[in-house]
Amino acid sequence: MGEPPSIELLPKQQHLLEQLVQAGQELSGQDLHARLRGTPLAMGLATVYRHLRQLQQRGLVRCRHLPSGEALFAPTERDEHHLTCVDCGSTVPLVACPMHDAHLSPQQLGGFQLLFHTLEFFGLCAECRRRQEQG
Amino acid sequence: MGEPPSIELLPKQQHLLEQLVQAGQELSGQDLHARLRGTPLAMGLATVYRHLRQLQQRGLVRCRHLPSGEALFAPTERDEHHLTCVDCGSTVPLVACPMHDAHLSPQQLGGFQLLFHTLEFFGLCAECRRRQEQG
DNA sequence: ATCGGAATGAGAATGATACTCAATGCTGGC
DNA sequence: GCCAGCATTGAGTATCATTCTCATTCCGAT
Repeated sequence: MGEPPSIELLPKQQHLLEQLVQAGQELSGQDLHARLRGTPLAMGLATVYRHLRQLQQRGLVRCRHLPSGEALFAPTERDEHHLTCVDCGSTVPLVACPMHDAHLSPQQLGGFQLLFHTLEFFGLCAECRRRQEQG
Repeated sequence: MGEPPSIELLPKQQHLLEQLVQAGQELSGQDLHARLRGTPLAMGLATVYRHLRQLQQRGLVRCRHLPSGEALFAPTERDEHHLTCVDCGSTVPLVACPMHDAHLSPQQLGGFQLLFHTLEFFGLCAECRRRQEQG
């Protein structure tokens, strides 16, 4: 159902993707750059971002933005989403994606080829709620 | 079911919220600032961002980030989400939110008080797909 | 070897957002 | 009325992630 895109991946792109998979958590561009420094496959910041964008355009990587503006990347194969506190910014992962079986109608898609989605919930965490009530 | 928060809104916060509602579309902080310039309720950029953040923390406004990094704001009362092309960045609104009746279990919430969510789909728009195949 | 295009990186540019701090506005107490 | 104290505001500046520039390096094909 589509040619394996890995054939077309550059070694550094492949490596970035592996890092994200192995990390088991979301990483920012800066994280990846720092994590690779000193290794044989180290690469400049510009290259990290370039490849992350390309991986995104192939649907292999998704990214979400924290309220701080920082972008976090994760492989799309990990269908994990988050709960983020609008006050302290802490985020906790959801164990299951509530969207996993919801689909868009062809009419809604209008010719779009779907690659991935991001679903984020925002609210107040227990701690910030307590602080607001008592503070 | 919760005290009306509008009582606590500052006039400028109220006005920003009204602008977002009346605009009928998402606006960036810069958009809002420009749109208000010259009017009796004009305000500085810093104030715009300050109030947008506070409106977000009250769950009255949601924001999403374009691939460009620009943040767009919309009132949460408008439960509208988008399809975004990872190539050209164009976005089209979805007529209905596929999440509108999906709920998170209390266990998943873990004390979070849910304020709003963002759900974004990413893929390739028809035009970019055509261009890639033929280009 | 040599050519040409793709890939790369160092550093600068960009641009949205956050911060600083002095000025202003407002409210309650007297 | 008037003042003290505090919240609100804005102009300018700082920050910082990301993108751009462009000269260099790498690599495959001839």
